Amino acid sequence: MKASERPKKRPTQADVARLASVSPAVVSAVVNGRDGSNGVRVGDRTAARVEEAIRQLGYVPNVAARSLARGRNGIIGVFTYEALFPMQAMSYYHPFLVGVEEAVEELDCHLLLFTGSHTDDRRRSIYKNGTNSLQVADGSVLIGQSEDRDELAALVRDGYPAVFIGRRELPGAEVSYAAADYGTATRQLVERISGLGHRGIARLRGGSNHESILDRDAGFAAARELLGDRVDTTEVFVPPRAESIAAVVPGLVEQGYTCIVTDDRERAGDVCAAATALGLSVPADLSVAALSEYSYVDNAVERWDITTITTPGREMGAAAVRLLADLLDNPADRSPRRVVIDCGFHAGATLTAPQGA
Amino acid sequence: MKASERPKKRPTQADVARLASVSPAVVSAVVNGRDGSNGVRVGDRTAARVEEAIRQLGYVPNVAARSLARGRNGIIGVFTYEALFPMQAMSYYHPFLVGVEEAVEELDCHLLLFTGSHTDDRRRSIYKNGTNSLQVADGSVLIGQSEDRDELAALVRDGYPAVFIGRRELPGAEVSYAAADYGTATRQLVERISGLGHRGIARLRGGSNHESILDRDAGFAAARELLGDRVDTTEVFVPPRAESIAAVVPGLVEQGYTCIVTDDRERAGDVCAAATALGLSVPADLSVAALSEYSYVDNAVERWDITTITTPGREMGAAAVRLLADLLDNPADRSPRRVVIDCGFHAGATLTAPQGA
DNA sequence: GTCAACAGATAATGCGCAATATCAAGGTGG
DNA sequence: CCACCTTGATATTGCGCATTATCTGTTGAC
Repeated sequence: MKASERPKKRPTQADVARLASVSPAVVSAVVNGRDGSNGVRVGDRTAARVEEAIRQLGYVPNVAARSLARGRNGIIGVFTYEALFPMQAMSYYHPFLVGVEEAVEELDCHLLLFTGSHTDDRRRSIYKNGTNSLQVADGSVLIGQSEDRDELAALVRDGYPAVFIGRRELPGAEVSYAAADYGTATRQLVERISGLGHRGIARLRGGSNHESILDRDAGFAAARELLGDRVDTTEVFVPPRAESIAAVVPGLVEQGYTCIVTDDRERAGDVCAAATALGLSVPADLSVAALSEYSYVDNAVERWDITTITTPGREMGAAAVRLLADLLDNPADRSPRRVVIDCGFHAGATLTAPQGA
Repeated sequence: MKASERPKKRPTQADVARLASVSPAVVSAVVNGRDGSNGVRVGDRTAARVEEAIRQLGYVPNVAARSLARGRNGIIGVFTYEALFPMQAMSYYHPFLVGVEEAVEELDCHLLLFTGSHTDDRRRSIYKNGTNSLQVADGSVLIGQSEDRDELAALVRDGYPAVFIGRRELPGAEVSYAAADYGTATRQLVERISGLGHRGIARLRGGSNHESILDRDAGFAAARELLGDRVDTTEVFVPPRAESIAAVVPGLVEQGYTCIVTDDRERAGDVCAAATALGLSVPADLSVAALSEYSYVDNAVERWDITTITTPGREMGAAAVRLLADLLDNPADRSPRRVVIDCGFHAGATLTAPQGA
């Protein structure tokens, strides 16, 4: 780079040192709190002189140099496989981001979004050109749905400080995460349904094997165990499409199931629609509840005020950042950090006691 | 840091060089495409050997070191004075962010959100402890409403590469920005209203002196000039509160104004409400249009489908980033970069021809 | 056969900072 | 009055990389 191209080099510690007539080490000490924790001690008078010089020059530490020298730079990353801000994605990511921003702000760190981490075919990827592009940040929070599990496993195995939002189990890697307690929430929901007097509860389950669904499986199983044969519970595997759902609802109703539980709010809406089509009214004739508030097509489902478990998104985001901070502050402890947070509940208007009760 | 704490040092170029029995410079050349653009040339055989060594060691470049050596770090910042992910979803910022993310992704850069830039009293500020905290990024896009103009002026004067979203005029500083052409949009809207047959058009103007409002002033003035005395146009200064607006609407109607134009959608809603209260129907008896789609209380206004100018938010965000990129790539050219983008128009349902026409 | 040109590599420097080792005084106790 | 500690500072090194200058052997031209 020619001198003419270099418009104005940012001032460095050396510049400050020169102006204040001290050694660079003193400047460094002043910048990073001169508590003498490092070998260098600085008197009050000199410190003041240095600070004045800093102010005068507008000196600001160079992050790259700093992180090279001490290995941290005060930047926390957020990685998602999809673009963060578009409308559809925003609705999903938003609650998490609120929590993440909140916690990161508290840590006095900055937040880095890995928009540049895509391979040549425009797909986002952690390993860009074979290099871990997340390295820019001290550590990262990982959010996402459509993910590349191999990449994630490699990331964690490499020892990169990462915390997932949502439970993840990866082969050969001890993952840290902030998850929602869908298991307990599911069990409690089923118990609540049973407590209302329902004696036939059917769960429609999609084909996903995501951890969050497995958690609900476990919760449902726990509820069945608890309720024993006092309540007839069943699980039906149904593709997550309106037609498929409409196809199974009549049979379930006929068999005496008075409450149908679905994986998410959208499917619950499908059930409501199917029930309505049968001339049944919800919740008078059939109760409906969802195990997730998430809905892909946002407003289509709004006319039903579905009873549903809610995800503590903000809390999860904040918790993930705090776990990450712990991970960074105590690198000696290599154990995964995990937090499981209670879900919320939206009472809604699709669950009541069954007609007979 | 004790050896026990250092979990696993990552392999460096030096390690690779040793394993492949070459000099570090060769490794560097191989890693960054050995097109000989730098002085170092590497033969095919050695290159293959080096690549094998890289693979074997799982070498990954250290970003900090790299950006220290090259002087840029591929990070573009976004600074806002308020939290970016506020609880009330889909904030003011959202459309801009969509565009910013899009353009940044195209540049292959990362996006940094300055969450850590707050002073001790928790207010966000560019100059934290008197030093420009934006320096972390190569350059930044600035979005915001409640801003500290002195800070902004200082920032630009310091030569920090920054691009505003929205027009800004700062004392003593040549500001780069990506703005919306509210002036033209306003003129065209008034012409359209006149074209529909309205002969009395009143504009309710709040007290703001923000550039975006001044642009609308200019547009309205241009329209008045154009229309001459064929149309009775007037401007009424009214505090942006529902009561104040309700107080002036009856008089305007009585004076024969058949269309009322407001600064934003929310105020337009207030006008609609006031008109309805008078027993008038919108738009049959009174047309209403807004010069900005923005609305503070989001859903309260939704029952009126207000005719309004729309802000090309996504385009502005993307344009701002591209201007910034130009600023960074051509630091020699110190002139401000500016782009003005056409507004959109939402036809809505509150504007028709006046009854008499 | 001599010199130039070039391919293919190495050596060395610096980016900006933190940390470590080192050093000069002034103060205290014996 | 000398050994010793404390305070307040400096000199130096190295983090991992890109880059520049430098060096060596091999061709090719004349």
